[in-house]
Amino acid sequence: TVFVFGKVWVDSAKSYVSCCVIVKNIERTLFFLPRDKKLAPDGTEIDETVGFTDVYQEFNDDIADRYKIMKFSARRTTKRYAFEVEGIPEDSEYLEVKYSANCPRLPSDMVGKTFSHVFGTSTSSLERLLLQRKLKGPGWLEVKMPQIPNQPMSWCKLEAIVSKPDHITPLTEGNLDPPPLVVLSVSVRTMLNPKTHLHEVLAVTGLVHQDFRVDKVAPKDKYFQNYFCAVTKPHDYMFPYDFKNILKKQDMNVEVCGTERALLGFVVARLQKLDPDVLVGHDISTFDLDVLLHRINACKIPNWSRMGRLRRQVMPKLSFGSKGGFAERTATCGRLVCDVKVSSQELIRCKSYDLTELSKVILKSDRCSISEEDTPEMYSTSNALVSMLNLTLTDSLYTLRIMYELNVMPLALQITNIAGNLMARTLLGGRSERNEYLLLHAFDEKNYICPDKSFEKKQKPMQTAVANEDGEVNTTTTKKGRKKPAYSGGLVLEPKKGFYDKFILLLDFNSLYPSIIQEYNICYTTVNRIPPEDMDKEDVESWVELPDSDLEAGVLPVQIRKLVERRREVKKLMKGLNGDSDQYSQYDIRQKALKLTANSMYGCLGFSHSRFYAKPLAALVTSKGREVSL
DNA sequence: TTTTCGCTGCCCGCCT
RNA sequence: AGGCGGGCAG
Repeated sequence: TVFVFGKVWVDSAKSYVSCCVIVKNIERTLFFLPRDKKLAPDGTEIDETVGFTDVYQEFNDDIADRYKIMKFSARRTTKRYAFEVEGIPEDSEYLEVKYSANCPRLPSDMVGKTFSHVFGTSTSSLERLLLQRKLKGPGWLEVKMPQIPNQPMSWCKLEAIVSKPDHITPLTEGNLDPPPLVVLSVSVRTMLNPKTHLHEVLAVTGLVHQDFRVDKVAPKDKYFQNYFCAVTKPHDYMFPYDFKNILKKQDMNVEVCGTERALLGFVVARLQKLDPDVLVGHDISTFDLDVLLHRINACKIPNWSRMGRLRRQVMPKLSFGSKGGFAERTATCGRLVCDVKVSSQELIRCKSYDLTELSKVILKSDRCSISEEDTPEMYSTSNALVSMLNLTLTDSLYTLRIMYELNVMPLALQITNIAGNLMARTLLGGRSERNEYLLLHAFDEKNYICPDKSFEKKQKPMQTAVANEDGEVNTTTTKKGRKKPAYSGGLVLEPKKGFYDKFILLLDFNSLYPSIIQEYNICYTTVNRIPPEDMDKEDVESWVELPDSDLEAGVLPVQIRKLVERRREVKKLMKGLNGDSDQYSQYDIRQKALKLTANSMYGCLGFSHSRFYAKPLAALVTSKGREVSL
């Protein structure tokens, strides 16, 4: 089951409301590669060729029983393969087996008497849905035969169940505008409890934009329509005696809460009422949300799951200690979390990424910060406390404006539409997953079996070392910081020292690595990555081989060419447009997203944890880079 | 249901 | 030669 979150226009309400479509019956899909010859029970090959009925029978008689798969369907298909598992033919027939995702998954290393490999065991329902229905990022969907659930599973205003994935289809025509979004900018003020060494919540502020357009230029003056501000006090403190009077005098709308629990309850109620599509904050993804969730848990706030859009009773196990675990991320499920710290790190270069520095660089504003240690002191006078709240509100505003200024949301939307992943994940950073989805879509469309996600927990170095002669685990990683290089990279020439008083010519290649991939047709499908058997071990390290020049263009070069061409088209459309118009800024953002995506393609080749990791391809790219630079 | 979250090349420092 | 830490660059 996959939950799809979005918005729909409701005529009676004359507005867009949140909705959730629950997609049921997404089946597991496995591909069994038949052996040439059958295997005897003792593991030796016997001289008996394997037919599809043999594979079917082994699944039916043996595996289905063992893994309690009561119902399944099977058929023959042909699939292609071009990845790192050895001994898989480029083109082959497979037995495709589908069964309910409620039944257990098969081990990924399973082999049988009649088949040598099985693919697709670790594929998630989400991935199957996205690939099968060709969903590429946010967009309008047509939902057929929706049913109303007996009992709602989400907090959305509207909810529907569809009984199979085929009932949802992306609309490619019509060019409908995306819906307006409700954006909530949050800041949290905390203090460290000296006894428990836990952060506790003292104040939360929020600014709300009810009508944020991802397809328009960012708001230039009307940054928000509503706000809230809630404050409580540390246990052993009192509010200043005239605090409420001062608030009234200053006409500040502040919710004064006697306890942290009341404050958190207020915040959860606000979230429920506003039902924001986007939560934006600074360091929200690794700090604010964690603290909020831990305190909501500790204070046993009812309806905690209104932080997100899925109704849930028990809070998942929160990870203690370090930053954002799995449970913390799922808590806001159905809302997009935009962390301007994360986004800034991706989009701009500056000395530090704390809110003060970002405000200065991006907004040209001087931010006044209060450290966590100084926060309790602010309870000594009403004026101090009011100014603390004002500064917290100001932080919310700066955060929101930074998001506007950097076009974080429109850019994330474009990137997501290009790569075909989840927008919530685009916003969280982590570039490799975007590439992963781009390639998954591309290879899936070309009828390739994609590499399975490896789910290994820990490699046991003792065992593998014995079994595997000198099993070269090549990610020689240092504790933090950087790894040892896994392959050689770019060429750096010795500078010629001296004083240059004439002109200096600066040459810059236009995206060197993407160009090389296109030019030399470097792809999983084209490059031979198995070194000749008689080659020395040392030579194998640096061995690379270009594909034949007469091969048809590979998937990777074609994808990059598409990106480059689309970018060229967009840039052409931009000419002669008014630079301030919505249309122009939209094109400019799309143009940037296309460039970013093309340029990050190479990175994932050399990323050892990438699903599409292919060191030989990365090494080939850099080697050609060195060659053309000479 | 758990690990990670793009690549390499140059320079500097310390320790074994 | 290896380990650790830091900076910058593309």
